[in-house]
Amino acid sequence: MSTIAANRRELQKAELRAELVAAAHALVREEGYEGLTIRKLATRVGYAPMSVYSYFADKQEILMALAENAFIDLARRMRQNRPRDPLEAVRAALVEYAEFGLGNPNEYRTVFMTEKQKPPVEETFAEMERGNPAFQVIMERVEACITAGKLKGDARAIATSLWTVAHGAISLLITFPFYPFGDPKAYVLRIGDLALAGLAATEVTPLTDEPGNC
Amino acid sequence: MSTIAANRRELQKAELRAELVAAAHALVREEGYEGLTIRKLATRVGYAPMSVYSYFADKQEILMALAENAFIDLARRMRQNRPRDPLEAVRAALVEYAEFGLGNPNEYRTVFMTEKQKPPVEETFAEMERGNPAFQVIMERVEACITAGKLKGDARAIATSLWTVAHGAISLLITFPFYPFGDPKAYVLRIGDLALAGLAATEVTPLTDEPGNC
DNA sequence: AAGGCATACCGTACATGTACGGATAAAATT
DNA sequence: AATTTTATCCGTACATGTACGGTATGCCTT
Repeated sequence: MSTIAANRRELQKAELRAELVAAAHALVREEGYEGLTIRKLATRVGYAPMSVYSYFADKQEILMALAENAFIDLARRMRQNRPRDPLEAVRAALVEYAEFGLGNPNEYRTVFMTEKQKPPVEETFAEMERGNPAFQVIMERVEACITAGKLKGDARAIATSLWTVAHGAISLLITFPFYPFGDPKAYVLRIGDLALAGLAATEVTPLTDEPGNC
Repeated sequence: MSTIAANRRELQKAELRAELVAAAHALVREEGYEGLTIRKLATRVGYAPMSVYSYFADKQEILMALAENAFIDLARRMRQNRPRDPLEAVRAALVEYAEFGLGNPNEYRTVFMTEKQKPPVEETFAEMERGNPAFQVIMERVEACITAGKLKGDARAIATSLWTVAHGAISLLITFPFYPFGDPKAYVLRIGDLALAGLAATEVTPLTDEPGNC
């Protein structure tokens, strides 16, 4: 098999896939998240419904592609707002993260609140970080805090902890919009500060590499 | 309308509803969570598929009924394991909560990780607490900590914070089973202790009653 | 250039949740 | 007792995700 032809093939395929994602994005903007159906999407790009499955394994993969784009935007926005003080930089990242999750509940839900059925270990690991470049930003700022002596311990463990508690707040705010958490953004920040207070008190040990066996 | 007859009516209806829930439970046990379909359920109790909708607004309501039963069990188990030390009692509750969530991901997901479309404010509030009697247990134990002087501030706010961070850990463990969080139970406890460290450091102010406006 | 082959696309079909309207029986009202 | 209202149950139908197998078009090997 000619490698050049194969590459051209794959490029073409990637282009068509991108076109599908763009069409899906347009559909969502025009008709809302539940307005995105395989049939409508196929019609829009002039395909038969089943042809969509040449580019995506299932609908979830389409939603994931949309969400990844949104998260890339988030990471960009996060980097644009970086206070001088290292701790404030972390807090600002959390607030930005919260604003995003609360403002894009559908995307947030598809990335963080829906079942992943992929067994490949590495893939899910990488997929999480690729689908969540915001995590990188948080970790960078945690590292800055460590260098500045404001936090002590393993950067990844600290960032994961912050991500975990922020996610807890955001996902509950999304799931129970009428529960009296108070102002949503303020609640996320309150939980983040709580974690930061706890983190400042101790040297955080690394997480073991052993994956979960639940 | 005769009240007596109406009550008898409602009782009968509740019985049939309970029968449907039991059948649903059996179906799940026999064929797994995705084996529960309206048609199979209807067939099992000798109804036509659409008749199920006389007892449940939609499938989600059936899943919710199943999950509520599971959560009642959880609350019972939590109360059976109560260490003397108030802080240890809180930690034990969190561990039990974690074990439950990781062991019953489907039920956990339907209660805490799926969209609620009910607009009635009070209902969603109450529904959360009814569907989550475990929260009551956590709050009782937090109150004990406050009386014992181990924690300071508003009990509900503290309990909500603990619930939030534990939920963050559990839901991420469910969603990313291959991410290296380490031992799942240990991770939940680590996050819980983190929050407890932060909570011990400050007097926690109550949450405002204003519901979220995201 | 000829033949084999992978790939992209499609038609059909099925399981599922559920909307809609109807029919029948029970209860309430007169 | 007759009539009206209500509740229960159902048949049909539709939109949706997707499994399965087929077809044809371009590429690679020889």
